[in-house]
Amino acid sequence: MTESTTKKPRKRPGNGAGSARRAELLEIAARLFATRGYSQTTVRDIADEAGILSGSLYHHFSSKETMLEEILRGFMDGLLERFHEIVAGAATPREALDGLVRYSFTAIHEQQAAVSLYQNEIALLSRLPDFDFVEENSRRVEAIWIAVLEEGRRTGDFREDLQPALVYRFVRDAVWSSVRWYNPDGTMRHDTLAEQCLLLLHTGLLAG
Amino acid sequence: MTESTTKKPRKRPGNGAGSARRAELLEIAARLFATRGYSQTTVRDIADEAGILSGSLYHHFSSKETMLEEILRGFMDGLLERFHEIVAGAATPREALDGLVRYSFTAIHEQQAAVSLYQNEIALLSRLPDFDFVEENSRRVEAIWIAVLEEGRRTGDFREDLQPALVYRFVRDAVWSSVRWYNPDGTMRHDTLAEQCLLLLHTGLLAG
Amino acid sequence: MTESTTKKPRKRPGNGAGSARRAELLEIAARLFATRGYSQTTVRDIADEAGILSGSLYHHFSSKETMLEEILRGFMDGLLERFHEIVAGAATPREALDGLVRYSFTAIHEQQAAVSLYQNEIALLSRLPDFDFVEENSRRVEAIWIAVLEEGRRTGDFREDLQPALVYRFVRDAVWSSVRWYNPDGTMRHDTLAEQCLLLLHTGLLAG
Amino acid sequence: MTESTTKKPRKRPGNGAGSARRAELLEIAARLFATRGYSQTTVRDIADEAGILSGSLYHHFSSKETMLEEILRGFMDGLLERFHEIVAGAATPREALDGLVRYSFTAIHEQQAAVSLYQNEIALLSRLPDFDFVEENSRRVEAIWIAVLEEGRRTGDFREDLQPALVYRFVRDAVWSSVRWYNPDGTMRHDTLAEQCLLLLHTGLLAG
DNA sequence: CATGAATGAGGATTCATTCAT
DNA sequence: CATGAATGAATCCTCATTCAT
Repeated sequence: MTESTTKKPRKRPGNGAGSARRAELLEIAARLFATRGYSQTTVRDIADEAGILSGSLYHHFSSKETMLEEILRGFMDGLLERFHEIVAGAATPREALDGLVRYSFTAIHEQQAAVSLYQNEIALLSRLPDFDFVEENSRRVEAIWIAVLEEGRRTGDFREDLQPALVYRFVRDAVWSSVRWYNPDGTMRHDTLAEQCLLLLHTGLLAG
Repeated sequence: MTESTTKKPRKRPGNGAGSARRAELLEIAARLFATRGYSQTTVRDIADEAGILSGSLYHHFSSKETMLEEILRGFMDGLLERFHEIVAGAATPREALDGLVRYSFTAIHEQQAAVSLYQNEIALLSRLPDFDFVEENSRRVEAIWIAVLEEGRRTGDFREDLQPALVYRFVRDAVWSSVRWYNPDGTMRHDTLAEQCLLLLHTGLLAG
Repeated sequence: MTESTTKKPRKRPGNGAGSARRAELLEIAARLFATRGYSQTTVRDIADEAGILSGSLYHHFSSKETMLEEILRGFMDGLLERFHEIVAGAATPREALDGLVRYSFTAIHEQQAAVSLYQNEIALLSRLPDFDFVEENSRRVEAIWIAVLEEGRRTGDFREDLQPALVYRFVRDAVWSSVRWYNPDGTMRHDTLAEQCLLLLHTGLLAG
Repeated sequence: MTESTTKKPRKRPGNGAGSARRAELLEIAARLFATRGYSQTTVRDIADEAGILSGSLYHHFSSKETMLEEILRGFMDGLLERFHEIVAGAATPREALDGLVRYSFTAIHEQQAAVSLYQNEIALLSRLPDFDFVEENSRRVEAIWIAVLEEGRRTGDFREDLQPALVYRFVRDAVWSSVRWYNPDGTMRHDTLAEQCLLLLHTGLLAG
């Protein structure tokens, strides 16, 4: 129903998201998109990995773009929801902020492909129609973080000489960019990462 | 710099790097690469913008990849050199670090296209031969920053419970990612950005 | 009628031609073929309209082409038979011709889809094997009309300076082409059409 | 400038219609479109016939559809203009009508491919955007003919009991449909065809 | 320096058809 | 009877690149 083309609002089978095959294919696609980049990944790459012919993918998805959309939508909706819960369950702005940061690293750990995708393809996404939801979602996430930062400034938890909008951007980029170098199977654990990040964020690099 | 690929042992005319047309074309290419992404930019896009036919580009450059290489090499060589100077001229690790951060924002301001390119196309670049220089250069930059961070830890300027490798990555990503949202013509000036960044980096977000 | 193609020596279930579902499907197919053109109509279009999956169509018909064939054969056999009756029951060539024309408009009214199909897809049909019957049938129809026209010339009913073969073609095309613009549900009735056509055919456009 | 897609209003080279190669290719395309039908003709068919690769066609035309458009536009514009001249130069409605009919057969003779295309692909065309000009042009042609027919009725040259709109359609279809069976290289000449057609149109089939 | 014509290797997508369940 | 997953071939189109002029 979100199809905006005038031609064929014909839905593909198995759109109920219940198809196991569908989920498998999406996972493969997410991994490849994340690794090679969306436009460097061909539908044949995906199909090959799935052991089928490229044309057969179109039994499940109406286009390559649709796959990307579905992956991102799933990730972003979940993220937003979780962020809401975290903030709602936090007693103080500081607790809220820490929760947001910690969960971000968890998301990077657990959904590396989707995070990578989001991190790397924003430029592309902003030019695609049907992807307004990405920007919309980003705006909501930003609103959550900035609300926390401003609340903390009001309560005196956070410093007054730092602009929330800038802090948000610096923190966001520092945190999410780690998806590019973090290795889920390496020795550096994601919670260690979170703690180091929080240490730096809380009291800075300077000693004493 | 000899061509290492097996493909094109072909000479290009007027490659004295002094050609004004060449510089113009590179600038156009850099801007387009940065805006649309390298693989989303066609040689025709570049040629169109330059007012010539796509085939004519090959009078100046032997391939699209060559253009990318030249843009990046120019940027990275300059950056590395500047970083060296900054560290060499700094009295303390803290002064060095601040200088590195400040200059990074200056570079973002002055060479937005090249920075964007570097920021967005690393994934692609790592798979291309002929682009080892990028990784090599990145390694050297990293070495400079980490040396500063470690020195600061030794001198007691910087805290001991933060791992230099991680601090480097967090700071690097926070700083360079700003190229994605920084507007050189906007009201927010790049030196303001640098100061806010340093404020946060030095003593953190928490009040008191 | 045995299948003459080398392709599919395959039996289809419930082909007794009596199946109600079959008739339904054929009607849908005829309508779509007529509206969008045979090659612009996909088996999925037909299946969609019928509320089943495209693969399921193959329970009823061995191919898309088979559907076309069946539709056309039904129409053309009926038409030829009716033309025979009309001529046989006519007292004079003129009466025969008028009957042929009138019935043609009736057929257009009642079997618009099949007539459209025949009218629009002849070019395609002539290249398909298994569709010789169309040309064969066309030849027989032509023979009937031309016999009437020649007989009329002999009896002095029709003018001598008009070549029957040409008159047949002009009349045929004028009559059958009306399927493209005739609207069965509009205010212009098919018998009015027939009378106007006959008026023009009989004594021409010039006054007095 | 007529491109309605939002993507690339980039014009192809040689749009000046002056390219000889372009004209050659259009002629080949017209012939194939007319013979096999537009959608049955592949770009490779055209390229093969031209002795180039299919992709090379896109150096000259931005799409298969564009080729069709150009062919039709050229034909229809010329036709309309000629029709205007004919009517303007005719002393009486009858003379005008005869001129229109005669020229139509000439057009069929000289531009068989374009006429065929127009005759056979109207159904398709009406669904394509960018092809409104076809309907627009058809409306104008119809207006010309009907004006002549009505004028003739007023002057008493033509009968009063025939509706101009219907006469137009019958004549139009009888005339233009002949493109399907007329052979420019055969023994039946196009002017003979015109005379026979006019004979029938003027005073009808009935003797005396 | 630039044009204009062409190459050739893909790339996404469509679609009739098959077949196990 | 119908589903749902898949095939395989074809289709339109893109794009970096070459090269004679």
